[in-house]
Formats: sequence, structure tokens, C-alpha cells
Amino acid sequence: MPLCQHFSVDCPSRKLFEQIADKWSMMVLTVLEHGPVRFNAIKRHLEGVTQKSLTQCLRKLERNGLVERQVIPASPVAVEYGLTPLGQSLLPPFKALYLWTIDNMAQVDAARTDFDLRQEEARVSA
Amino acid sequence: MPLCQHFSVDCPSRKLFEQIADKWSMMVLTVLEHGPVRFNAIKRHLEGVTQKSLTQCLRKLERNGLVERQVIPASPVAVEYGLTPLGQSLLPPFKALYLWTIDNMAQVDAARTDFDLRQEEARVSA
DNA sequence: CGGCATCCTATTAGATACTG
DNA sequence: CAGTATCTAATAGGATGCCG
Repeated sequence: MPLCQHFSVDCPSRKLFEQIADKWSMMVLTVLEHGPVRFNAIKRHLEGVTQKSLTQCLRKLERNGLVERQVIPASPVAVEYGLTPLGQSLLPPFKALYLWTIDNMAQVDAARTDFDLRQEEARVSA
Repeated sequence: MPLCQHFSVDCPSRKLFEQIADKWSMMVLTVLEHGPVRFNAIKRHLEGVTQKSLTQCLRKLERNGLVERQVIPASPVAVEYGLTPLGQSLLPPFKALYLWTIDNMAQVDAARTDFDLRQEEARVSA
């Protein structure tokens, strides 16, 4: 199947891409792979995320039906986030992407170094 | 292979995710699938992108070695962007993700409507 | 045509304090 | 513990004009 060649603002796959392709969503879904995890536990997995950003991210994932929020009435209250079947179904494509990053990390790093070097050369000669 | 379970800021796959998982990169790479495309042609494919954002995006892709920039000396000058072999290698995982969006669009939409409805109910009863 | 520089605004993210 | 609310800082994005 060919990919979409014109990404209008109404292109449905574009809209969906925008929902899942942000800074934290992929990582959150990955953390939940093996079962429900509590809020602060997720937070500990994602170095650098603020509680606010994580809350927003989880709300969005919940709204899109990828993640399920379950409140466990206790004192203090516990909240667990788990993948829905829909969220589970997103893991295989994510893993494909993950494997790509592993396989090609070195090449990307090399390209980066090379690019920065050429930039520096251009800057000096100017 | 299990996915990374702790995404430190130094996690290499995290760093790579951040480079490719932004608003325009996926779409740009997709547009270049069948061969080099000129700047304004890419722009026409991506409704809503400004020239500034597109330039930034292309620079990043170039720096990461996914895209190649070729200046064709003419008057006025022409610039073509094409996929490198590395960029090509990213298309299959992207397609997997694309197929997922096609397959699950309806479910996501339904989940969204449902979520918004429940939110509205909660708001009213409060 | 394909940019870059500038300015300005809008959106996002971070820090902090507070609550059930 | 798992948030919400508020304020501020940083960053991204848009508009415009100029240049090779």
C-alpha cells in the first residue's frame, strides 16, 4: 500500500500521527508493556518528565483509547495505568521503530558529526 | 527483544525517537519516498507547514543523515531533497505505523467521543 | 526559487504551592 | 499518592522583508 502523498490537515493518518508521535507517548506505552503501572512508577521510568507533562500525556492516551486509568480506592489513593487492547496493538509497530533506532544509531551519530564538521568549516571560511 | 524499560536522558533510542517523532519529519520522509523532491514541492504536500518550519525540519533530517540536499546551479537556483539509504531504511517501520493508523482510526475516534462524553457528564453533575 | 534575519505572538514546559 | 492551579520562563511558530 502506498503512503499518503498529500497530507492535508484533514488527512486522518496525519491526525493520528500527531497524537502518538510526541515526546513521551511512545515511552509511556512502552513502559506499560508488561502490565499496569502506577503514576509515580511511570514517572520514575521517564527521566526528565514533569508530573504535569506526564499527566497531560496520560490524559491524551486515555482519551484516544490507548490507555486505561484505574483508580484503586485506598488511602492514599492509588492509580494504575494499563494498556487497552488498542494500546497493545500499537506496540508491534513501535518495536519496529525501536529496532530501527538500535540498528542505525551509529550511522545517525556519524552523519551528525560529519554534518557539524562541515558546518564548522563553512563558518570558518566565511 | 524487550524494549528499553528505563528511558534515561542518555538512552540512545530515546534520543533518536526525539529526532524522528516530530510533527513534520514523518511526513517529509514519506513525501520523498519515490525520489528527490524540490523544496516548494514538498511544501505543497504538507498543508499548513511554514517555510521556516520546513527548513528547520529538513536541516535536522539532513544532519541526521536521513535526507540529502542537492543544490542544482541554475537561475533561479533549484534545491532537491532526497532520501539517503539510511532514510530509505526508515520507511518500512513508518509504513507499519501508517498501516496501524488506517486500521485503528475508527476505534480511536470512538474512544475519543466516548471520553469527551464522560467528561461532559462529569462536568454537568459537578 | 530557496532560503535567512528579524520581530512578534502563541503555545508549551517548568517550578512551586496546595488538596482530597 | 496523584493530582490541580497558578505563574513564569523557554521555545516554537507565523508574518514579513530581503538576498543570491
